[in-house]
Amino acid sequence: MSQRRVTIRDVANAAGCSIATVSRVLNQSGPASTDTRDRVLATASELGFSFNELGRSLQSQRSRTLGVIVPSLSNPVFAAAIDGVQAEAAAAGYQILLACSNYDEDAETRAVRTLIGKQIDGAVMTVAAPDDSPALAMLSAQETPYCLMFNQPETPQPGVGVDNVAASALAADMLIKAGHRNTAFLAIRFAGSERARLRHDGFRARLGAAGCPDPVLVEVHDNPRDLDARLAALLSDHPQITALYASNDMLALSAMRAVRALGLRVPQDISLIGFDGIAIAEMVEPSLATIATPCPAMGREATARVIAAIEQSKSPAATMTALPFEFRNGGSLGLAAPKIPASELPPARRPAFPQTPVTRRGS
Amino acid sequence: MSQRRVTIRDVANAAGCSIATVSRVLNQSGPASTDTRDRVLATASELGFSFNELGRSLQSQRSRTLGVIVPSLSNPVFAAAIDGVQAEAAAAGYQILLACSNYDEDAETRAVRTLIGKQIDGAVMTVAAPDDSPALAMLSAQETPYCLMFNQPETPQPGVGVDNVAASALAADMLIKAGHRNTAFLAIRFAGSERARLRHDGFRARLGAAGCPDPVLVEVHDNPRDLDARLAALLSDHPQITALYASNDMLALSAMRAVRALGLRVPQDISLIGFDGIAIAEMVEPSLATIATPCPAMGREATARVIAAIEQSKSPAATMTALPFEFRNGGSLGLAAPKIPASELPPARRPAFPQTPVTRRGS
DNA sequence: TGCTTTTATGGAAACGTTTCCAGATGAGTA
DNA sequence: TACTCATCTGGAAACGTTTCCATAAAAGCA
Repeated sequence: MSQRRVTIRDVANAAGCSIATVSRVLNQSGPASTDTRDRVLATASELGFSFNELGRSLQSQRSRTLGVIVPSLSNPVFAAAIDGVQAEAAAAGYQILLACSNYDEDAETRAVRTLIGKQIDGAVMTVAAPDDSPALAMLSAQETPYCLMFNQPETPQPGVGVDNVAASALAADMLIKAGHRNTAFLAIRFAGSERARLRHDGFRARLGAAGCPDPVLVEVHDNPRDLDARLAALLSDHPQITALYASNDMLALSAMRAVRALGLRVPQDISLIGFDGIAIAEMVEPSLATIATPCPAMGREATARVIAAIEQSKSPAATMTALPFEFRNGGSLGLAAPKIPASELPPARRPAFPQTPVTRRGS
Repeated sequence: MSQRRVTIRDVANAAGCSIATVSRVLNQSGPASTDTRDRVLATASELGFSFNELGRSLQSQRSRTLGVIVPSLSNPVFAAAIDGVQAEAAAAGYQILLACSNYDEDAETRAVRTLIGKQIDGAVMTVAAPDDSPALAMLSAQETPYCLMFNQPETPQPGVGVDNVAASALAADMLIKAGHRNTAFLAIRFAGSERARLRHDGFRARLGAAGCPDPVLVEVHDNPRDLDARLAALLSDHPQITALYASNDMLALSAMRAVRALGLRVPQDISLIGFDGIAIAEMVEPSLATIATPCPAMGREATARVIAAIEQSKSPAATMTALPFEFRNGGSLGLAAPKIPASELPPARRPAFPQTPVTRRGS
């Protein structure tokens, strides 16, 4: 029934040589006569032998495994980043061990502990609080190289991300250009995410520099029902508000729905800008104006840095690689007042498909 | 510099006992005097000892690791399923090793080979062709338990999914109820996905039973530009078509955009039904009518079955667990002709938020 | 007290590898 | 022929565990 897996010893016996020889042949790590070489190769494939990487890793002190920890998989930004991590890792012959923290620092720490137990060679992760993270401390103590994604710590740490402050300044610029002055900043998990905070700060600073009032800060929690209520309150308390900047695209899309549920139109009544540049942002109507960031590249770059560190057996430089971002215009951003020509804004991303006049009943 | 990790032997030396004793104490797997017990526990935590799971797995022939292979991470259905897998696995003390096949069977096979090398205890996966999959054959040969997700093979195999034929019949029913007769089926990767084929078949069968003409089959490829062209051709070749059924939500959303790019309205000119029930389907305007399937539950259930099989050391039953699906109405489905009262359709999923009359300039 | 039984403990083998070292064989050179 | 020197090969230790087995000490019982 339960056939024992075939080991290097089985191959050695069948080929009539020692396991040392089999190892040398299969790894091409030492001399072997053409005769035994052929014999070993033949019996190995005949028996369907493949290495037990557990034994290998134990001996070589290298698991060729990377730990990946993200807050969640339901936000497409993390899925996209993992895609990048996965691709880069696979290309370099590494596998990835995935864990989700659900935005919970304890879960994060537990995950790191487990992954260290599994002897990961390195880690790529997005943490709740990069500046004071027990999880990162554990990795450092183990001298396991890691690289952050998305995070933007204050203390120098290895990471790949975007400059959230500058990106949000750009968002502010675009709103100001379109004539908006009274805005709100929509944040989710504001307390537990330095990104949301930095995006807020950058946004607020640029607005202030332009003489606009501070954005009203609206914190929502996971519950979308919560968002509807908050938005209703916001808009009746501050009827002068014409635009919302959301700390991420998922939230922006929820906001778009909520705004409509209030009987208002996007962008005629309320303009909307998101953050991240997820794919669906381009597919909705109106399309979502957003700060587009290269998520898969973030995963790839972070992974590349970790792997490089592993192979040179030193930890990655404690510096943040800032990836480029861009403002991607969309139909959700409208003019508050026709102060500047619309032509100064980048064109909305809509497929330039020839609008073939298809004849339809009733249209 | 590179401090050797602390092993059970270090603990034994520091505590003045043998490694066997340390193992027994730490695993609570044998007797120990309270005296040594305390001493071992103390030194272990003092030295910051934690097990090397590689050594453990090698010895116990159990890695407590599950392989997960999905076609892609950019489709939220797989991300959602992995979320379920991850949660269930973590709860049972298993880690997951993730790989993406990019809808490529060779990549799939390579991934399985690698994962087997890493001694996974089981696998949860969605494959390209479940009925003749080299990857699954390898797992069977190794007697590694696995369970499919989403797949609906013809041959009996362990799996968790939905009945795509029945689900698509339901979609057909809803369209028929709304007065549609002339439809098209939009498929992506039709050749490489038994799901798309089954959805088409179920849809077509039910339409036929109701005396409607066969749906026009439109195959698109990854390029969204392709979709625009196909749709334009479709609608001018078949001006009688009033509704589209897309083989998944992502495609349906692309179609919604494409339909609009053609200058047509959803649902007034073209109704649209998707498949999967991804979160953003509810957030777009109009919301997407779709066949909602429980993706995270699929991941959880498949994982639970694999883990159960592992712990009883037998392979999971070669049967498919069919999970419930439901039609989720949305604004993308309109009436083709007022033959039946709209009240017979389930209500569209829109937040029943009190439409507070917020006073706005110009609205 | 002398016996059996229980309770603690350590030695050593095993899991599947890699790699160091030493021995053996054969070819080349003096 | 005797020597060196590659080339090939196998034994054995090591990686970090668990667990079987044997031994030693303590406890129970007559």
